[in-house]
Amino acid sequence: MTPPPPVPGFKKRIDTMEELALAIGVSRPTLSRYFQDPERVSRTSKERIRQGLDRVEYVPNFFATRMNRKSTGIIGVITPYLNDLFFTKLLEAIERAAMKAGYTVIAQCSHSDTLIEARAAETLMSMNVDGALMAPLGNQSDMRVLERLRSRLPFVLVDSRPEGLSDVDFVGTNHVQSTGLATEYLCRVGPPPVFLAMPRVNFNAFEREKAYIAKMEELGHTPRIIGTEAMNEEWFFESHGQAVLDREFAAGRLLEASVLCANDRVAIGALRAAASHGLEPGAKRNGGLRIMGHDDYPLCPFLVPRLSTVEQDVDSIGPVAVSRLVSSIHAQKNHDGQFVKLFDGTLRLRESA
Amino acid sequence: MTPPPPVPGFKKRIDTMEELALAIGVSRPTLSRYFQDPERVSRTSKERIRQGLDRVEYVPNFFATRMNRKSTGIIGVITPYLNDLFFTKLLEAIERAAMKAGYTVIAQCSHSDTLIEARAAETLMSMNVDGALMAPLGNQSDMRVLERLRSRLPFVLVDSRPEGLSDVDFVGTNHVQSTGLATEYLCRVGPPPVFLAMPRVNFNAFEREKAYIAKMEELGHTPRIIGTEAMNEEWFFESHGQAVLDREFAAGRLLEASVLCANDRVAIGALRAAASHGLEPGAKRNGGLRIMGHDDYPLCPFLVPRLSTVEQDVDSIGPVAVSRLVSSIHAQKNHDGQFVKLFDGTLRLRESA
DNA sequence: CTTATCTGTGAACACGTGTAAAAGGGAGGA
DNA sequence: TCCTCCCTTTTACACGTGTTCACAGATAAG
Repeated sequence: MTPPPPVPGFKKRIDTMEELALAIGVSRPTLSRYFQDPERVSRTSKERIRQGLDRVEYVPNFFATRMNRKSTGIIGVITPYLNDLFFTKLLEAIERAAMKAGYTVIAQCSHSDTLIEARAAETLMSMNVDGALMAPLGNQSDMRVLERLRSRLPFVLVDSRPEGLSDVDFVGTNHVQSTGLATEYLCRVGPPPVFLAMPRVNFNAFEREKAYIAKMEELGHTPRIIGTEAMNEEWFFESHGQAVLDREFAAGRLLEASVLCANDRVAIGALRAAASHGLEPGAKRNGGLRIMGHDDYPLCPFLVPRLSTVEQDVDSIGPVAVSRLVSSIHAQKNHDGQFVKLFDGTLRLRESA
Repeated sequence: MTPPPPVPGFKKRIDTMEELALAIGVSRPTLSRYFQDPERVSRTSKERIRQGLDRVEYVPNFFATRMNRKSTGIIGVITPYLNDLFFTKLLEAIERAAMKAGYTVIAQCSHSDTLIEARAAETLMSMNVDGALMAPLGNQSDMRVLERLRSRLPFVLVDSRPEGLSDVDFVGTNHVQSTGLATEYLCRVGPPPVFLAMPRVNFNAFEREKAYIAKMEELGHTPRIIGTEAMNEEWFFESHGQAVLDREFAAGRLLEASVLCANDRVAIGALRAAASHGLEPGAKRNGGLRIMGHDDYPLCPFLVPRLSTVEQDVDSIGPVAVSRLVSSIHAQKNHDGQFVKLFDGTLRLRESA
């Protein structure tokens, strides 16, 4: 039997490096070196391999390659939630930075479920990732899982930080500063703001509340927080904000107040409630309803009215977290001290306040 | 030297199954069987292993386990973009369905970059995933990459489907129906709608345009499409919608028109433009500006005004795609025919139209 | 009590690649 | 011509777990 004629565009599929070595005419270890760094083989071999790879289809086995390397070149990332543009923005920044640093990213999502978060951590550990980044669920998170990650591999927390955990690297926003900034601004341009809390899904919720209270007292005002009762502890931020303000407005309260929302998604609900009651936040320069958010959600500039907010510096938080993680990886032995970097927020003033 | 006393909560770390076997007192293959399915070992061994695992910390090596199994139990998912709640919703539905089916999901994001998409495909193939789901970038996608995936493993396209590719399974929305539905509705309640196109990043953009034209002609109206000129081919949908309508309104055009937007994000920009010109879409029942979207973006009910739209049945698309993929995986040999499932859209009427 | 049957076990091999150490090969100098 | 040195390639072993198959032990049937 004659072999079938070579079909243009159809390459012979080769499954193992061994076969490939046979087909090309170099030894397998030479191929192995070539795939890790083409410069590690001689000029002639390099050319020969390159031509050979043009004629066949071969994909190295990810598992086999990573199993024996001292370093897998993988960074694991655990995110609490997908349906939130803040986290997707953060994840994107992280992935870009990690790619630039030469790492493969394995992203896992907790889907706001403690067990899934724990399983994700387990998966990352079983993959021998070089390091892990994690934005935790919050008080729902199993602290033993975090502790386990921390003790096993280079580990950096992002966005939100549990209190009980000691000695964990953390990169996030300085909520005292950011929330303080917003509070101060609102005090300057109108009546002292009310704080519309968010479901207490993570520690940022508490931190922002505390920061608001501190700044208010510093300025000699009495803080007032709404939206804490009957909280569902779920991630339905918009409907939460809407429901709370709906109640207030319907009772004729807060019609001319300044409302500082714990985050932009809560604020979107707040804007909605205002519109439903015929109110135009921020429209009147002197007095009148003001609504402000926190995070600078990508949609803020397109809302009606445009939402004033405090921007979290996600484009710094992601890369810096990655950079710390990478240096932690290279340090081999556990890093000396705890690394904590808090980025300031920036006022984004638009129409709503 | 005496061994250190056992610290409560501190478990001895064991790295390989071999050591674990030694520590527990059963053979390694028995452990291997236990981890795959505890029922495959005798009752006595099961109990012994369970107690042993309580005393030590052991995580099986992901790579080693997957390398030798005939099936890796992994489903790969490639998504074009993260900062879009439509895709995150789809991804979440897919992950949930895959988890329920007992698969591990490895999600990769193209970050709207052809090369990254190709690399993601390469990664999935090198991991010997049992199957792959992909929402392609669109006309930017490298068709050879898709073709390669299709010929190598069970493969199902989701959301958007290239034309050139034959015989690929696909699960998505019936845009002829969904866009037709919106067009028809708008024709019924007001003047025949103008179609505000979206940047032509994928094939749905064309499909919806064509569907709009077809329905308009069927109803005896002349179609009119705006927003096609000077398209940046990028994913800045909101600013695109805003810019296009800004121009129109500023020139005094379309002030009382019905505008069907190619998707909700474009519509959000359109709503913003309307507000900037003092227009209230959908407010007047008889005549007046109407704006409608497509997809049912999670924020639609909270926008001002609440955005009327057509819902894509993401909660069916994701699971059905997974289910087809899984049956494809079990079928071993390539499936007989091409599987195409298109879900109808549902009208979500709110305030804007 | 013997024999047939079944069930769970473990020794041995397999998977596809990384890597250290040994072997090879060519150039340059004596 | 021979030797040495340096760079490249190859040989051989390692990685951690899946899987096969012969075997021992238990159980049931006669």
